Amino acid sequence: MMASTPNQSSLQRGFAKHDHADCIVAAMSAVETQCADGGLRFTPVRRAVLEILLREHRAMGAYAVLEDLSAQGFGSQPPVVYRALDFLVSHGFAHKIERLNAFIACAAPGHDDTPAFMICRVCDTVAETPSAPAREELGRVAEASGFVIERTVIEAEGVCPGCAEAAPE
Amino acid sequence: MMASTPNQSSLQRGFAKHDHADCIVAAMSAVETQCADGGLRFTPVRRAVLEILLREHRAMGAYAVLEDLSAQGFGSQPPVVYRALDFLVSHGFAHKIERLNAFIACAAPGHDDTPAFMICRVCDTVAETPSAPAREELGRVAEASGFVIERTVIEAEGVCPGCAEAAPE
DNA sequence: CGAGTGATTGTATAACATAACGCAATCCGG
DNA sequence: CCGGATTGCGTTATGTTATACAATCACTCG
Repeated sequence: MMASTPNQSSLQRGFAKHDHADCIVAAMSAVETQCADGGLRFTPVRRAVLEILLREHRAMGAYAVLEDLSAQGFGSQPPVVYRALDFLVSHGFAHKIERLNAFIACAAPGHDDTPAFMICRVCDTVAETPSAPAREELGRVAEASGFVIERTVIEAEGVCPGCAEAAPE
Repeated sequence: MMASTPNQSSLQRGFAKHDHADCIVAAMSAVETQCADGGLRFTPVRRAVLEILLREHRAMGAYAVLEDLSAQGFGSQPPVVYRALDFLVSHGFAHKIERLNAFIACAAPGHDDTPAFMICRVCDTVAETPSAPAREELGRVAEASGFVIERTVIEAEGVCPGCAEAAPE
């Protein structure tokens, strides 16, 4: 049967299709604004890397990004891309998917610095979802043992709706 | 002899000290039993790798394990250790800490195949903790979007009780 | 015995990541 | 505008993590 929630398109952070050109423009401008406000230098390399990640809209290895980047005339050595990725990740404009050793543009800059991710093992699509509830649960356990949590990685691996339909186990 | 120990140790899964020799023996024998029951081949290499992980009692890179392993006269090439680690991880006898690209022996074989971890960034100690509650929360969100979760990585990074006390920020 | 299965090993290479250096652009107080 | 401080960029080199591929060994089942 149909799923219950036909939800808002512009905030879509799941696996549904969306207007891609629009989502790129929106994300770029959101990041631009945040950089301006925060006195951060949104340099050409950083901008290019973010654009690459947004355009692909999936987790990319650093070297895949680098390939694109150098094709655009930027430096072609690993440190170039790693520095840009560090900048983007540390300011919440992109995320590192630890499970894949790969990077993805943030789907909603400014909303949640450390979301949870759902990774489709078939098509490698990665969807972002709020992680606050799960983090709270974990925080309770940690607190009891005296552990101070600074950051939590939450990554679910499985099969996305599209792939489950296409190739039912 | 010193063999007699308060049994606080056998259930310890946090940061507290414990009887290490006892915990190694207990874990090895638990794994041995499970392999026998399940028809799994607990070969010398696999046994040696698990022993190394248990002895160190912290997350180790594959190449650190390999060094120990080859010092014991086993093969000294990466695939040797990766195969053994794959076996241990896939059967729940060890875990991969994605955040560190490192491996650690399971603290409670048979109890929870995919626990959550608390990683101390100061001393690199890793504690295992049940993750069921947090996974449930996430499962609810995933279900709503049609994503089928097969495995969830939950890794909290922070400061353990011991280190927080030693160097309070 | 002989075929099949699964483990072990080794070679080679792929993929991911950082150290260290010097130059260039940018920022900022004077 | 000038000059120093800071930050980013490009490059060389290297370190670390992981897998593809193929040959060999050992055990089991028919």
